[in-house]
Amino acid sequence: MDNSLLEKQLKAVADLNRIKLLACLKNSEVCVCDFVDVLGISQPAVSQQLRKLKEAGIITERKVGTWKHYRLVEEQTPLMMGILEQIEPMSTCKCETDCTHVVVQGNKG
Amino acid sequence: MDNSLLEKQLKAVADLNRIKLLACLKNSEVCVCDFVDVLGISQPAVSQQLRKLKEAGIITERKVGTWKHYRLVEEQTPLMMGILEQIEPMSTCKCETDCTHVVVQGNKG
DNA sequence: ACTAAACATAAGTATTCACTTATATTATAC
DNA sequence: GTATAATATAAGTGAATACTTATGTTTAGT
Repeated sequence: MDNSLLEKQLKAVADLNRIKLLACLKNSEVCVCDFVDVLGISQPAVSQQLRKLKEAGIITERKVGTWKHYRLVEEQTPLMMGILEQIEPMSTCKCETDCTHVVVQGNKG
Repeated sequence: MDNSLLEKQLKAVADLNRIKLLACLKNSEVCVCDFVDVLGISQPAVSQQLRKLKEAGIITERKVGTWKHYRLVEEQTPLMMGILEQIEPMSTCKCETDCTHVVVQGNKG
């Protein structure tokens, strides 16, 4: 892995709010509205953070009506696999209970 | 590993110049003057970057006369071990040839 | 078509960050 | 003790960053 690419991915995760996003995503798909609650920042702020993770190739999205579900991409780089392993999962994200829409599991290809 | 501690270490390595420092340090001990050459930034800038890595517990130092040799700490966190593995080593750092002082190997205990 | 909800984008702002130059510290050489 | 060399610290500056509020876009419901 090129060191510049490495920097890009490291920058993407070197932020506590984005680490929390990933901590939530370790469990399941989560939608934007949940993150607003968990992080205590505004909805646009969440959207911007999610975009950064997406641009780094770490997460991907799926549209469900007016909602947008985010999840980890299946194919992570070795770097990201190692980092994700070290992130403590957060169960505070509860897409199932807060939103009225159902989380579809089985995004494994 | 606590997510705040995780953030601290990730922030410490999420910078191309500091990645290059680590890339050099994968090979051997390196002194400040070498880094100035390799990074093409001023000596104070190098010192400041090295301090960040030191404060994150990633590198340590050793005084040799007026020089200061930096090296990776032996006990890295699992996180850092994974990251260091992904950093491409740089042979551009040549403490042995540029400086007039000898690199002492065997910092393993 | 109109309204409301969920999210994205735009614009503005305060903070953080990484450099610079200038100066202080520490150790060697004379 | 004085000068020089290697490094650290201090102070200042421009760029990047992460939030805010305001507005645009898309979809669902009526």
